[in-house]
Amino acid sequence: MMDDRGLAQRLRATGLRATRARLLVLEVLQETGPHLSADELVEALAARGTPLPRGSVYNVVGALATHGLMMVTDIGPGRALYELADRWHHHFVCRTCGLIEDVECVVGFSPCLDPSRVNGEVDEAQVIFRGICTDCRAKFNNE
Amino acid sequence: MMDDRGLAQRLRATGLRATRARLLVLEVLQETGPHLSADELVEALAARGTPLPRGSVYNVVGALATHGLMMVTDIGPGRALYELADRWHHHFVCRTCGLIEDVECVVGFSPCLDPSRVNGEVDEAQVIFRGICTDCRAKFNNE
DNA sequence: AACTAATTTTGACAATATCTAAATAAGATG
DNA sequence: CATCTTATTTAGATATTGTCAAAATTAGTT
Repeated sequence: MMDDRGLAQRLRATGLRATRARLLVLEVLQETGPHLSADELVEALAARGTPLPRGSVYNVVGALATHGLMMVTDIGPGRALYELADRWHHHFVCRTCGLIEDVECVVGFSPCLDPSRVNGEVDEAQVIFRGICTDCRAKFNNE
Repeated sequence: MMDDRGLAQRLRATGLRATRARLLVLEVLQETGPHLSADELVEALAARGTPLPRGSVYNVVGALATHGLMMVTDIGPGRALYELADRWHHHFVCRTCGLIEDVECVVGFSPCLDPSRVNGEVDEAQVIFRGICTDCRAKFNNE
């Protein structure tokens, strides 16, 4: 947990201005934990008494992601996850119920995989594991 | 390259009816190669003289993906890639220009990665490599 | 040739993300 | 601390992507 002063410093360290909107987004992400969609982020901000317009949220997450303070994970058509870029990790998605679970990265830093031959420089390897969660499996077996 | 007869057999083998729409989508994917978005698929079909409505395309790719004949890859917010499920592979995405490149999977079958501890059964591990392609790197260096 | 269930089609709709221009605020400077 | 410059936010319109329900059609079967 970082206070506003620390967050502001981190922002400036990456060349970004420490604006109210950015601090609010970082605070909410710290408080609520991982796995927020853009809309959940908007709702969480509102529920907290510090609302931000949707457009601003996209603005902020875009800037923060570009500067390495946040990670954006795509877990399926039209679903993006926004989270703090603290521990590098991956995700498991249940095909049946949509459950999303963090998966620890055995390497722990990025890029954690080294691709064979790529026409460029890789700085990140994001893995999505898909399958069926234990709950859905159990329900399925009982039918 | 498979002809219609072969494609139809593959469809029936998975329990799907061999319909015109499905054959058309499979044909286009064979002809154009990898990396088609849903809209590109629609355009390619139209350009070919065998148009299909958007809704049908989503219908078809959904069914084909569910039955393992196609793969759907999410490479960023609101961008999904539809391709034939022949060789299991991954993707490299350039953060700067959006270039997408296939990355051979060293394992070659799915799931190619075995996550530590997941609350379910994993049947697929999809990797997205991000970074900067050689072209963008070169441009950047010249400025 | 007729039948049945799967599939396609259409069109409306929902969800997600982007863009532009005007308003505002952050950080620098004197 | 007042001013200035520029990054950033904001609001609203708009684009993009994907989903849904009901009617029409078609594949495969008898």
